[in-house]
Amino acid sequence: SFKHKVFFEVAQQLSFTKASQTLFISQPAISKHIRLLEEEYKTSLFERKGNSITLTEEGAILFDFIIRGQELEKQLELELNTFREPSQIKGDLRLGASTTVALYIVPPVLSGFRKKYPDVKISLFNRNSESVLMALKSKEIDLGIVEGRSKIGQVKSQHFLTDEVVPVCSTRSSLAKNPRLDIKDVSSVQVALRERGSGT
DNA sequence: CGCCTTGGTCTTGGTTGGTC
DNA sequence: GACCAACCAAGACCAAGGCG
Repeated sequence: SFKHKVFFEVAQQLSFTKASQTLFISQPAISKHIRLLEEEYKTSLFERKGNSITLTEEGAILFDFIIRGQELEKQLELELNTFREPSQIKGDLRLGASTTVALYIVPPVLSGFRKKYPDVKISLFNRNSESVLMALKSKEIDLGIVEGRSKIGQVKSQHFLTDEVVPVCSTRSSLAKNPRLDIKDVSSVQVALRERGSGT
């Protein structure tokens, strides 16, 4: 129900006021919905301490059940989609992509995908490989495209395509004279790398 | 007789203004 | 920043009446 939607928003933001702003209703309306829910379940859902609020144990349980409910709803949508033509398929796809992938791989893939599935809403989460994997684990995204092999469990992965990483250096560098370099030759010099967590 | 239409009531989801 | 009181509007529900 809408009351649950309000509760979910407040629990996420941990603020009545912020929830009222994201839901585009007034703050008293938020209070009212939460109070009605608390009366309905005969328990308090938030701990009000002065200026801030926290979830009570009961509130945390409700929050968890709402998330499970949302997952069920999503499964239902998926299940029903198997009966539909691609052009009729509806849903949300939250796609994560690492920096390089988002820049070079995703655009043509997405444009083809949108042609085939016009009613699927796509949101793109764009961070480095490690953050994308974390987002996948915490279910912020449904699918991630990253570089390298994932070392994290609980994630199913599949080879998508092969890319090549090429080191470059100044022509004045001593390395430039050597036609065949070993990884050991590089370890002794200063190298510009991507940040920690980058697949590259 | 079965099928609308109508009018009243209840519920739900809102608001404003003021208080703690 | 949260809550309360008073009030408003839309929609659901339901009983009663009109009509082919």
